[in-house]
Parts: sequence; structure tokens; C-alpha cells
Amino acid sequence: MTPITPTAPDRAAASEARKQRIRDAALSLFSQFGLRGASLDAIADQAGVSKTNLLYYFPSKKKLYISVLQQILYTWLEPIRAIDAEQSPEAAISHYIRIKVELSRDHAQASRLFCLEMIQGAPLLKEELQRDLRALVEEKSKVIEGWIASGSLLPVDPHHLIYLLWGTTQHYADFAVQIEAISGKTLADPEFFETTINNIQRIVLGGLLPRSNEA
Amino acid sequence: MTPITPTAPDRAAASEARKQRIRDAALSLFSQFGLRGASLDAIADQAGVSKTNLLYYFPSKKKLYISVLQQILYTWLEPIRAIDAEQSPEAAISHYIRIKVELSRDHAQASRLFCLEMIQGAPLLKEELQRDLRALVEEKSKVIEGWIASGSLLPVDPHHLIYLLWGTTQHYADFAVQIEAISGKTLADPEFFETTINNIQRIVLGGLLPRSNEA
DNA sequence: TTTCGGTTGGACCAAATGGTCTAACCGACT
DNA sequence: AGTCGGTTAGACCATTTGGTCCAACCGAAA
Repeated sequence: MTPITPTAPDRAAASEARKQRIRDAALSLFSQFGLRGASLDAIADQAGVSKTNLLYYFPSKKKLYISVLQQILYTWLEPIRAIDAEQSPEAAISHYIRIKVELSRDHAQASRLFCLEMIQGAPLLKEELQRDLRALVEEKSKVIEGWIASGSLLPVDPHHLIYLLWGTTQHYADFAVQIEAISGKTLADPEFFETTINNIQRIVLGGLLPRSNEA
Repeated sequence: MTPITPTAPDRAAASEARKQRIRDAALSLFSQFGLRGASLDAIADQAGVSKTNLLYYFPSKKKLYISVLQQILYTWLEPIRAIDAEQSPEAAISHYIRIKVELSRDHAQASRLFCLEMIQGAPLLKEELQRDLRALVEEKSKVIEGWIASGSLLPVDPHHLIYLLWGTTQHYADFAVQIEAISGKTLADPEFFETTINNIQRIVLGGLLPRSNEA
């Protein structure tokens, strides 16, 4: 009943598992050395399969790379999709920051690969960015403008707000080494994790300058 | 009288110029493809010299890479050095943001190379980060704490404030493609440049939430 | 038991790559 | 003119790399 493919059902499952193992290894190496810098030998090695076998599942290096990127992209844009006009701006932004810092902690490699691709000029994602991401950002900008119009948010350019949130939160994944070198802490440390979220929320929502009582 | 080296003086100048041309080409390619991803052939080509000649000036790929990185590092940490206790926090932070966004505009490649190196785990810079950068950040954190103690700044963890400033400003260099895909603008556009600075300053200093008059 | 399609890996290949060797070049000083 | 040290490049090399080919394997259906 279960078999959909002509061969045994667990055959397909095992195959998919293997593919995922390869994708995982690829993510690990691509996120460290980039598309050109990572070799198929190394990826196959880390995945525990032969290079030929890797090329059986993914017909070329580029196809493998794209497959990995594609898998990331969805997860990556999820938090911003969650923003909606029904929430208060405080709740929405607070929540967004938390989710994004969680992503930086749990999917740091994915964040780095995404960053690498951007640095390189996003040769493989540019189109998608221009179409989907742009529309998504436009949509959420409208929400932010609504908040501003209703007086529940101080006036700010929605795009720059979004960039600031992206930049700040991803920084903890992409520059993890730097942060560890300076703070001696990682997001894996629960206390540092909470402090991080807390401080970003405080700065973005409340600002740094005290309301002057003078003048 | 002028000759310091045994050979003619302009000989050394021409030599240094060539070295710089090579470093420039190297920056351009390393910042795009990383240490492994960029080839000496391509670098020599872009610099307009033969590969052998490149290897005459820089005895190995790694040495060249380090030379480029070294040259960046100083420029990169300059803005944070400029922060001092005499300024008002508002002036210091405003100025820092402006300088940093200027760097993102004028030295985007350097920013990206630095980012790449961090992503990779900073194998060549880790030591320096742990020593010099850490000390520098510690010093400036003291300044920020002073501001907080004197009541001219709301309480915030200095480290996280610094990370937020770094992340936000560098984002405009490292993710330039993404920003262009969404906003259709670049920092090269003077209006966009000023809007960027203005918005970051406003969010960081003033915060987003209006002071509630209720309750 | 045979066969068949999906699967696996060792041998192999052409191109690219980091780096060496050697010969020639060139301007300055004798 | 000759030579000397800094400079330049073409030929060459060993290794790595992305990718192909072919032979073998393996579990299930006939």
C-alpha cells in the first residue's frame, strides 16, 4: 500500500537520507569555503560516500550547491513572513528579533552560506531576490507604515528598519568567531543568548538617549 | 643624496606601485571568491602582470592574502578608535555611524573580505582579534559605561551595542546586492546614503516606540 | 535462478592551479 | 663597454579538481 515508487519503500527513504547526508556535508564545507573553495572530494569524504556516488545523486557541483541554497532560503525568510498588521509593533519586532537570533544560533552555517552568496554577488539567487524577496519586503513595509500612520511607531523608513534587523541579528552567526574572540561567549550559552536578544530589543524599540527633561 | 636603496629612488617607487596594483587586484578577487576560490592566474591577469612576477613580489598565495588583510585591518578599526569619553554619546555614536557607512560605501570590497575571513573562522586573524581587538573593545566599553553612569545614555550592554553598530553598518557593504535588489538603490546614491545614516542614527539613538502618555 | 533497474565505487581524464627553474632584460655604476 | 643586482616572463611540473566510464553489486520481481 505504501510503495509509491516501483522499488521498495525504504529504498527511497534510504536514498533520501543519503542525499540529505550529502547536503549536510555540502552545507558545512560550502559555508566555510564557498562554491569554488570547497572540493567535491572533501564533501564526499565528510558525507562518508564516494565522489562518484555524490555525483550520482547530484549531477554537478553547481546543482548540489543550488540544492543546498534552495533548502536554506525557505527557512531563512520565514521570520519576516510572520510579521503581520494585527500584532502590536512592539510584539512583532520583539518576536522577530528573538526568532532571528534563534536562527543565528541553530543554523549558523546556513546563515554564513547565505552571507557568502550575497558577498559574491548572489549570481544564483539574484533573480529570486528581485522577484520574491522584494515583494515580501514591500508587503511588510506596508505593515510598518500602517503602524507609523496609527502612531504606534515613530516615523522610520521601513526598508532601513528591516535592514537593521537583518544585519544586527545575522551578525551573531556570521561573525561568531569575532564575537567569541571579544566576548568569550557564544549564543550556545543560554545567558548570553538572552542578553543578546534583550539588548537588541531594548536598543531598537527604546533607543539609547534618555528623554531630556531640560529645555 | 635621496637614494636610500642602492638602486635609483624611482625604482623603488615603481616597484611599490606594482605591488599595490597586485594587492588591489587580489582584494578584488579574494573578496569575491575567498582565499581558495581566487586563483593566482586571475589575480595576475587583473593586475596586468605575469603570474611569475606576482610570485616575485609575494612569495606565496597565502603571503599575498595576509598582506592584503593586514592593509585592511588598520583602516577597519580606525572608527572605533575615534570614540572617546570627551564627546557626548549622541555625537560619538552619530559620528561613528556616519564614518562606518562611509567605509561601507568607499571600501565595500575590504568589508567583504573581512567578512569572508570571519565566516571562515578567521584562521589568520584569530590571534590578533583576541589580543588587539579585544583590548580595544574593552577600552571603548569603559567609555560607554561612563556615559551610562553619568546618565547621558540609557543602560545597555556596551558589547552588544558595539556589535549592533558593526552589524548594521557593515550590512550595507556585505549585502549590497540584496539591498540593491530590494531598494533598487546603492550607497553611491547620495540621497540613499544620507537616508541610511539618518535612519540608523534615529533608531539607535531614539528608539522606535513613542513614549507612552497613557498609564 | 535469472534478470533487471537502481545503486556504488575504482580507474581514469583533461583542465586548472600553486609554485619552481632558467634565461633574459634593464638601468646604474665602474 | 662591461657587469652587477633587481626585475620580468616563458616553459615546465606535481597536485588537485570536476567529471566520465565501466564493471560490479543488490534486492526484488518473474
